[in-house]
Amino acid sequence: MISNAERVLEGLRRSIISGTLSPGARLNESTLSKEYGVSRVPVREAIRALETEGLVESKLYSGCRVSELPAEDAEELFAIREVLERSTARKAARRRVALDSVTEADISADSASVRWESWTAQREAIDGILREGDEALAEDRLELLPQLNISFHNAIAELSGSLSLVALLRTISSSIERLYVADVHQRARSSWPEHHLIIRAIDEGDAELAGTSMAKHIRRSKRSYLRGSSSAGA
Amino acid sequence: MISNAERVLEGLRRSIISGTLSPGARLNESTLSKEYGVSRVPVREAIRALETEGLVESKLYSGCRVSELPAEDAEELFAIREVLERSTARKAARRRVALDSVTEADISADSASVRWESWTAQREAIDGILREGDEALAEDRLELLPQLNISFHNAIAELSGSLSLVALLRTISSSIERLYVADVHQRARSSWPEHHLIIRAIDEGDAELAGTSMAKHIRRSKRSYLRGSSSAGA
DNA sequence: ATCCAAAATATCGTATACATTCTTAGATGT
DNA sequence: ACATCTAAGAATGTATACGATATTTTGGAT
Repeated sequence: MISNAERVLEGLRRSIISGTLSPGARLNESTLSKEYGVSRVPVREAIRALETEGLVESKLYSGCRVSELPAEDAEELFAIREVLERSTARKAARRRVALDSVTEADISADSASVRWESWTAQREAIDGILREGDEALAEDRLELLPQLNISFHNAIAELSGSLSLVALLRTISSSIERLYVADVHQRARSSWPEHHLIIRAIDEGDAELAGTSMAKHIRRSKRSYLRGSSSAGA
Repeated sequence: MISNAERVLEGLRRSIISGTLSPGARLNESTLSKEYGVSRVPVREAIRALETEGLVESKLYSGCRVSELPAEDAEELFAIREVLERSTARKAARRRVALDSVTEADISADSASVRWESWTAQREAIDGILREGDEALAEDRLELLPQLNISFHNAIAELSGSLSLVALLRTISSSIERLYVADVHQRARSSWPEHHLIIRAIDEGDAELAGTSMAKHIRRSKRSYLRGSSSAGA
């Protein structure tokens, strides 16, 4: 169960990332309330979250606008994301090892078993994402991949168990996804299979391999984006 | 002029960073409303923002708790911050150069002059921060420096003109500041003067020097924290 | 015709009131 | 005594109503 505020948040985030809401577009609270069939309160909460993510700017008594595309920041954003996601992958792998030893030691301990439950649930969720992505790829339904891609990387971050890293990834992903939403479809075909390498390294508890696999993955993504935008002139 | 929501947000953020609100502490909306003398709506907005920053966790119909300290993530967070702030410093210096050439070319252009106004205003704000910090240092009022430190780094990010980088810095600063709020006082004495080097490089438009100065600054900060926490056992 | 000023409007910020859900204390039965 | 179930209370989620501010429009003066 999720709240109306979250529903509105996710809807608006997708609209901004996909470009349905262009940079500079104004967000009218009353209009959005009617569109989503909710009152203004959850709309305002969603806008506050978007503001913290850097997707919109708001001025007191003057409403709220979609922020400009961070086109000039592509290099920097990818560099930061590489460091960040190397960390999440490494931590996820390390946590896998740690849970293993704990479980062997004392299964009875309450907190330990709870952690294990949480791990397996999140781990299974990733399998679901990978399966969906594989199917989408096989059936050539590439339009499904961008969202699945975000879900995968976010799931790895959650697997790391670090709320701070999850928050950072959400913020930076929002910005980066806006940049290459256009050519992400074609890129997805070649990049999606790399996800399997990353999750395998995590399963094996190989923190270094998990980290370097993720970093390579991000660097390829960056090169693909920079190549596409330069040829497209954007 | 700032809204009540922002006032509450800043207040709660400071309380969490300073440890007045300990990890696991529950945030009761009604109580906070009375404390800050506002209604529940702005309180809820502030909580949403804190959630996006990763400082609190909230569950539907079950309220909201201060998140755990990201002690294990110190290494990762500093690594990310180093890359991030190297970027903000470099971009700030580059923007300085760009504005210079624009101003020489055509002062009359409206957008250009507006940008210049914005730059000088932000730039002067930094001088104010530096002056306050210098005074606090001279008068040995070290308790003022943590907040000034955050303000300085945030101001540099705003000088870079990139909303995405500002958002990222805010998120990561919140996490990092929580970690070494304790020994930040003694560290501030040695680290504060380094700020002058960074802003000088930006003024001279030397992007590389600005970037490396900032990166060094962050690395020193990291070493100081890691040394302090290991000796203190926290 | 252009520019300035003041009123009207639209939009945001806030407060109050209601609905839904979780939590907890107490009762009850075994 | 312990566990379980139930019901009252508290807290969150949401909707509506009101007040404050910015923006726009309109009228008049230069």
